[in-house]
Order: sequence, then C-alpha cells, then structure tokens
Amino acid sequence: MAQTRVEQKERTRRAILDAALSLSEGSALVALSLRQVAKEVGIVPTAFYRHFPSIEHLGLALVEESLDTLRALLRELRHTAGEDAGTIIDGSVAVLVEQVRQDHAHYGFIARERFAGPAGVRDAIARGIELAERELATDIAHLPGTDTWSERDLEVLSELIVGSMVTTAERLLSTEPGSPAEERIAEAARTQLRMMLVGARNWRSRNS
Amino acid sequence: MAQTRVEQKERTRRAILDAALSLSEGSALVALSLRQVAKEVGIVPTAFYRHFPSIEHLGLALVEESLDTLRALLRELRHTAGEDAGTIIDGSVAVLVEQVRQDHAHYGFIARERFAGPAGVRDAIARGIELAERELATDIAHLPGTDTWSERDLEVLSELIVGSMVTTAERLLSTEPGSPAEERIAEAARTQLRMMLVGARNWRSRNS
DNA sequence: TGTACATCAGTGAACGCGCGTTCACTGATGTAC
DNA sequence: TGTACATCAGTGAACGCGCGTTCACTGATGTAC
Repeated sequence: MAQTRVEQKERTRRAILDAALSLSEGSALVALSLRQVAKEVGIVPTAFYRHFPSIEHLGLALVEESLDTLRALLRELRHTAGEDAGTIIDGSVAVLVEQVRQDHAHYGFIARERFAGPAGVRDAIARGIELAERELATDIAHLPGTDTWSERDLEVLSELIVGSMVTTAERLLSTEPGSPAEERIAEAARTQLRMMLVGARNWRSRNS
Repeated sequence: MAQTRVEQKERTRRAILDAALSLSEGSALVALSLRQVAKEVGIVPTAFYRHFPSIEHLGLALVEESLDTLRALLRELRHTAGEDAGTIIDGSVAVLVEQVRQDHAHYGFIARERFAGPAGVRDAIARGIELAERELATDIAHLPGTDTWSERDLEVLSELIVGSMVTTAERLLSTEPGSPAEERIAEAARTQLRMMLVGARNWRSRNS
C-alpha cells in the first residue's frame, strides 16, 4: 500500500484539471476561479495549493496537456497511411473524429483559447497549427506530381487543408458521439478533402 | 446648440463601447469589468448606468454591433460582382481585407467570442456564418456548370470557401494594415479561392 | 509485529482587494414664459 | 433678452460578495527501528 497516498494525490490533481476543463467549457480560462474549481472537486480552496503553486500554473498545465493532445493527433494523422488518396482521406477523417471524441475537453479548450486566451497561449496554439501546416507541406511535396509546384503554393494548399480540418474539429465539438450530425460533418470533411485534392491535381495544368 | 447634451451623451456611450472592445482585446468579454471600462473612459463607475442598465447589456450591444458589421461584410461581398471568376476572387479578397482593417475591433471580438463567449453569443455568431454559407450556396447554384451538383455538394463547397475566408479574416487580425504580412495573407487567400475553384470546376467530371 | 515519530493532503480562519450595484447629490445644459 | 425651473450626465460614499493567497492546524498515512 506504499502508493496509496501518492495515488490519492494524483487523483485529486486530475480532478482539479478535469474540473477546470469542465468549468471553463461555458466561457474561458480567464473566467475560471480557484474557489469554483475547489468546490467542484470537493476540497477546501486552500487545499488547491498542495497541487499547484497558483491558479496561473493550473492554466499553464491545461495548455500543456491540451497541446500534447494536439501533437498526438498530428502524430496519429501522419501515421495514417493508405494505398490511394481516398483511403488516406477516409483514414484521416476517421482519426480526427475519433481523437476529438476522445479528448473532447482538450480540443474544446484549444478552440476557446485560440483567440480568447492570453497572448502566450494564443501563440502556442498558433505554433501548433503552423507545425501541422509545415508537416503537411512536406508530406505533399513528397507525393508524385507536385514537383512543378512552387514552395509557396505547397504552403498555401497546406494552410487550406489544415484550416478545413480545424474547422471540422470545431464543428465536431458541438455534436454527440455517433450522432447523425457527427457523421454528416465527417462526410462533409471527406468531400472537402476530395474537392481540394481535385483542385490540387488540376492546379498546375491550368496555372503553370 | 439644442443637440449638445445629447451629442455628449452619445460620445460617452461610444467611448464606453470602444473602451470595452479595446479592453477585451487581450482576453474575452467575460473578463471585462465595469470599473475597468469606466476608468478607461474617464468617468466614475456609477456614471456607466446612465448609458447601459447593466454590464451584461453592454456585452449585448457589442455583440449586436459586431454582428451588424459582419452582415455588412456579407452584403459588400455579394455586391462584389465581376466579369470572370478571377475578378470576383480579387474583388472579394480586397473587400475582406478592407473590411477587417476598417472594423478590426469588431472582427477581433467575433473571433474571440465565437467559441469562448456565452452560449447565446456563440449561437448568434454561428448563425451569421451559416447565413454566409447559405447565401454563397445560392450564388454558386446560379452559376453555369453547377446544375449537375447535388444540394449537399453545393453546401459543402460553400462551407469550405466560407471556412477559408473566416480563417483568412482571423489571420488578417494579427497583421498591420498595409504590411507585407497582410499582402501575403491576401495573396494566399486568392490562391486558395482559385484552388477551390479549380476543384469545383473539375468536380463533377470525375465524380458524377 | 508494535511503537514512536515524520510526512503532508486537506482544514478553517483571516486578510485585503476589486467587483456590480444602490442611493442621494451636484451643477451645467436646456426649456418655458 | 432675462429669469425661474426642469432635466439629467456625471459624482462620491457605501453595501455585500467572491476572489486569491497566507497561515497555523489536524489527523490519517507512511516509515524507522
């Protein structure tokens, strides 16, 4: 039983993070109060300080774990290989739907804080999205048929695709898992990816 | 001089709205305090009540005028006719850049409150964007060559295009008017619209 | 195994502060005659 | 035009409240022997 006290502390820490995610859902991180969180968790306000040195550090912890989740999504997406474009599209959208469903609270947090959060948080989220754009540009550059593309056109297409995925993720946040609305959004995301792919395939032929 | 007192009141009201927009820029509407606003405007906190019945009504006024600005943008965009697709694209992006520059505070407000605002505000903004999507779908349906498109494909393409414009507007918010960054984003927006247009033109030929 | 001591998650009182809102007021602007 | 009165934007004191944080504490869990 040497782990019991340590485990209990970790459980409370987790409960604080979850309560903070849950309570900030209706508005934003900036509106979160230590006392609300403590009440939700079922501890006295001062007990909070056994887990975080200040309310601000709680915010930082939420940012970090949300960005970890985002990075995990990017990793998942990059490993979603497929024989043809159609398979890659279907697989990528499936991964997106699954991850947003699984880490709903984190993606909601990112959507909220992306523009409403403190400057540092906005920047960190923007950097996470730029990373996805750069990785996608690299991946596209390695596909056949893109050797005539300019560097900038690759970037711009990546921004378009990532933007569409971000919008899809934001839309998914307001749907129930397994609902018709969710499937409808997933279907729209697949169609959009196919439309952009068709655009890309015919791009140089009419612009070079 | 019969207008002097009325004019002065209107000037103070405007100053309150502007101070609120300016102060909420760094975070969100929910973090705004009446006392901060009053201090910024240069009036005593209680004078606020000569202009709004409560701090919540100030928020509602900001939402309304921001949505008015958004609707004005949609109207501008619909009147941006052109001979060919290229002219329409250039004109639309020019309008977007100009409007975001002109009503910077309102678009910033919309970007921030879109996901971090109270439920009613989120819904109102979502409805504004859906309106743009529906209008665009109607416009596209009237173009030649889209008669073989399904209703849903029209909607999905509109969502893709509007999403790209929303993302462009959000990017523009963090650039200086007339800066190279602004022109770079405008150029990317034009390229994205062209890519989507190429995708649309070749869509049915490979999917019907 | 039993006992004496150490650790530390959670407690409860207290603090000073900024908050939204109320109220009775002041004095400059506006109006009636 | 001059005077007496009405209006009302802005004032200043006061209120009760929730906030983040401090401090000394308690008592169950863990450890040394």
